[in-house]
Amino acid sequence: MAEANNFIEQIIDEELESGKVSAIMTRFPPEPNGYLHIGHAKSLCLNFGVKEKYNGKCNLFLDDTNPSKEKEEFEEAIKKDIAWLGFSYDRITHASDYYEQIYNYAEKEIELGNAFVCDMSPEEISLNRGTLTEAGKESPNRNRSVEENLKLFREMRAGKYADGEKCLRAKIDMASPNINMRDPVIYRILRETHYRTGDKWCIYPMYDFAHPICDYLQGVSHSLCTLEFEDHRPLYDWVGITLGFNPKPRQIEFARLNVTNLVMSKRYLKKLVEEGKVDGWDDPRMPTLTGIRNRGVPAEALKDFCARIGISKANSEVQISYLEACIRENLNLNAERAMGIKKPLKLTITNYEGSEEVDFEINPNEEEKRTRKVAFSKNLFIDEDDFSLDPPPKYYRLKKDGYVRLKSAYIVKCDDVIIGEDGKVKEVLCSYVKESKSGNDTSGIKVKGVIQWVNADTCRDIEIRDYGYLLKDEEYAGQDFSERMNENSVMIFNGKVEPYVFNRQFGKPYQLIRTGYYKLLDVKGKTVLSQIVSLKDNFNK
RNA sequence: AGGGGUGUAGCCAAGCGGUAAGGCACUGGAUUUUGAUUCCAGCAUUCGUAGGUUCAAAUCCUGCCACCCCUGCCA
Repeated sequence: MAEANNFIEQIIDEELESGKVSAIMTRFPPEPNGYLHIGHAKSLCLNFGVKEKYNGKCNLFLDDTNPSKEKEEFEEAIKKDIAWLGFSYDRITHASDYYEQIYNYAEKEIELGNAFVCDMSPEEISLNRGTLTEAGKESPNRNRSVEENLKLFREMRAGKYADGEKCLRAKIDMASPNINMRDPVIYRILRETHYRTGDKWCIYPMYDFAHPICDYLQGVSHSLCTLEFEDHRPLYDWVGITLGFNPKPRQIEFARLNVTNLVMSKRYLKKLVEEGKVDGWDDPRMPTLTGIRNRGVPAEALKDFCARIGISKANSEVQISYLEACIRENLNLNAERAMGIKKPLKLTITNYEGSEEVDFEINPNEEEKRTRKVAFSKNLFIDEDDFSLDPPPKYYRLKKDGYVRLKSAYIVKCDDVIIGEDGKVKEVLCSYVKESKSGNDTSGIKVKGVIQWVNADTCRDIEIRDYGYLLKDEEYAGQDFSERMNENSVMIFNGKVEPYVFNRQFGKPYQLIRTGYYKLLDVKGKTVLSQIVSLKDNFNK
């Protein structure tokens, strides 16, 4: 057996060794009330990771016990996102698939004297729950007979009472220091149409009661959830013990994922979508899985990220640079390259006539290197930032009387500069070194700088949007995120749509591999090409 | 305040009584037709803190401190 990847696998290893468990099964349990985000990816990787490691099982379990929040749309989106990540579950299950059985278990609890129908209103229950330091007060209905409880509970199911008029409570301990154990409500009356069961039910089990039952019924051995459920574990166990589950699933908690500056709360994401601040749940700026996919982030990169940050119980916040590093690493290995410039500056090669095609390497990392033909002529554009009239020390790019290589083509020397009326450089006049052609350079000239270029005769304009993330800061609550969008800029590409990936900052290294972060639009006529391009995607087009 | 948790570098995170893995970030240097990549080197005498046990403590014990979660008929 391979070494445990985290403390959960360590626990499982021990249980396996002691014979406490034999078959391993997990479940990924989202509530279908929103789209999955990066945080869910961590849970997905954990649950499916355990399944794969122990040759076990893992279901997709939709926790739909609150019909007022849940929708078919979300369930479908969840399935798509999981498919994108490449995980395959053994079964799709829903809490609603087990409503009848959960109901029967509730009756069993009543018969066992472990549950009672309470007549108090939600407000009264809250008032009598006590505080963190004081015990709560017992409900006057706490000692009803089994027969009466059974009758009342059946009447609840039959629709005899209004919403909130009665509820079923577990009879545990109103003096427990753990507030979750102070006779928690386990069934409530709720007249709400459920997206799967319609109006069949008017009572619904609470998470705390339904979850351990559903886990047990599915054969889940380890129920992995986030830290905030630690206080619920005694209740989870109470249900399993009182109902005699054997083997009883074990709940283990781990820390949820936080990423610096990323808004990860479903509530805010939902608000952004509803208020039209973003184009939808799949807007590339959203930290949702569908959004991040639209950015061009490869699923493998996200999974790699999840594997690298690990699983622990310490509350933590991972720097976004870690996520970016995983994406960059993947893209660097797999993404196609292309040349492009953001701020066009005309460059004319005065001693070059005619045209030819040069070979451009598509991906320097691939074993069998492919190349793409790029038309070369005397009329080119280079980026404004690649030329300097007044170069700082160690400036490797083009300057007056300086040499530079046009990537995949020739070495050129800047002979002259045409200054426009505004005093800015309007055009650069160069001469090329004929023997320096890329691939068989016999010129003997060594240049430090290599710059990109596009052919002015064949290139086309493309508008590009550099998607930032939806950032949060210390006061992100209620903030207008639309101000956070990055500005558009014009990019010129060589011929076809060749998304490029760069983000050049003066004096800083090229950041060539930030591809997939751009949505290309056709400037002319504002036609949306509507492709969110990553170099990898482009490769397939 | 009662209960439940967590504290190892700027950020994640291994470690489980034998003398602090790894990654991100960062800093040097080499290679480079992307100032990228790649490569090589550096980066915690110390594990929240104060004591104790031990030949030996990040690991065991005790006290203290800090942070997170819990008073929905949400999950």
